[in-house]
Amino acid sequence: MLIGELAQRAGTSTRTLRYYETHGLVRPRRSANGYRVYDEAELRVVHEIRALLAVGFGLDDIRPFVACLRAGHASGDVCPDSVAVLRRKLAEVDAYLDRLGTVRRQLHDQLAQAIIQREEACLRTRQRDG
Amino acid sequence: MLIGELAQRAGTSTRTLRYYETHGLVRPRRSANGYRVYDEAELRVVHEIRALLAVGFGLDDIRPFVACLRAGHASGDVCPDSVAVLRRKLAEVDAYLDRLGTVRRQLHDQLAQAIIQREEACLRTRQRDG
DNA sequence: CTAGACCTTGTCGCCGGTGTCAAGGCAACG
DNA sequence: CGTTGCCTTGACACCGGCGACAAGGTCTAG
Repeated sequence: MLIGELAQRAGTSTRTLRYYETHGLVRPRRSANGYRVYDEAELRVVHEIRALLAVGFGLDDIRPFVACLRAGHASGDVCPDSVAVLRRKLAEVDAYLDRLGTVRRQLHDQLAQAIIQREEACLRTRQRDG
Repeated sequence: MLIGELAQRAGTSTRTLRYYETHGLVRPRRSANGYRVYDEAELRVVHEIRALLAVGFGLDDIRPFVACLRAGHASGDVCPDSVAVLRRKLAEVDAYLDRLGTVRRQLHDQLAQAIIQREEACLRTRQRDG
């Protein structure tokens, strides 16, 4: 399988696949003419990469999962390094949820306060003019 | 007040103040020698900018708040444009909280599943090896 | 032989808010 | 007059995951 076919089958671009390769996530062989040649297993790998990216992982975080798949495991999640990353990411997400919740509360209060002030100003105007 | 003093008093850098200026958020006069001259009110403006940035607003979102302060209001929040931005941002945050909650659940499940599989594998190994 | 559809490497651009450095003008003090 | 310390504009660097383009090699069909 050449790079174009893999890209199409994985729903991504050749540029992206080459980018993954420079970051050590995908490892094609080379044919005599220098073309990248991928075997079927790489499709699985690319899907794993895309799924994790979609969840908010960075390429560096993803490396262990790919290694786990390459080691022959049915899921990229089961190896110790993958589990460690999952734990860390979960903690990061929790922390971010906290911050975002705080922000939400502040925005909500700020908005409520602004509206109250607008209403008061409106009332004062009516009292004065009417 | 020159740019260095404002930067120090606002707890930021001159570079940052000039950047805000290029984006229309801060408007110093110029002295005869071309130096930027800020009056006291700009300190307030810069604080508003920083507070909103800290909450996750972009510079473009902040413009209405600054305009509101400049229009003489005690708070940058009370003008219609500001309120509109606050509403939009609140909605954005809510949407992001949703997504992040989904991600959290997925990560949690993925992690739990991985750990289960590891335990099963461990048990099988023990059974086999005695 | 040629057109066209693949492939290769290399490089620049984006987004946003800043750090940082360069090269030069101005002010104040000794 | 020189040093110090402020100011000016301008421009590059960063991060991350690509998009987009250039200049060229390769393979196949007509």
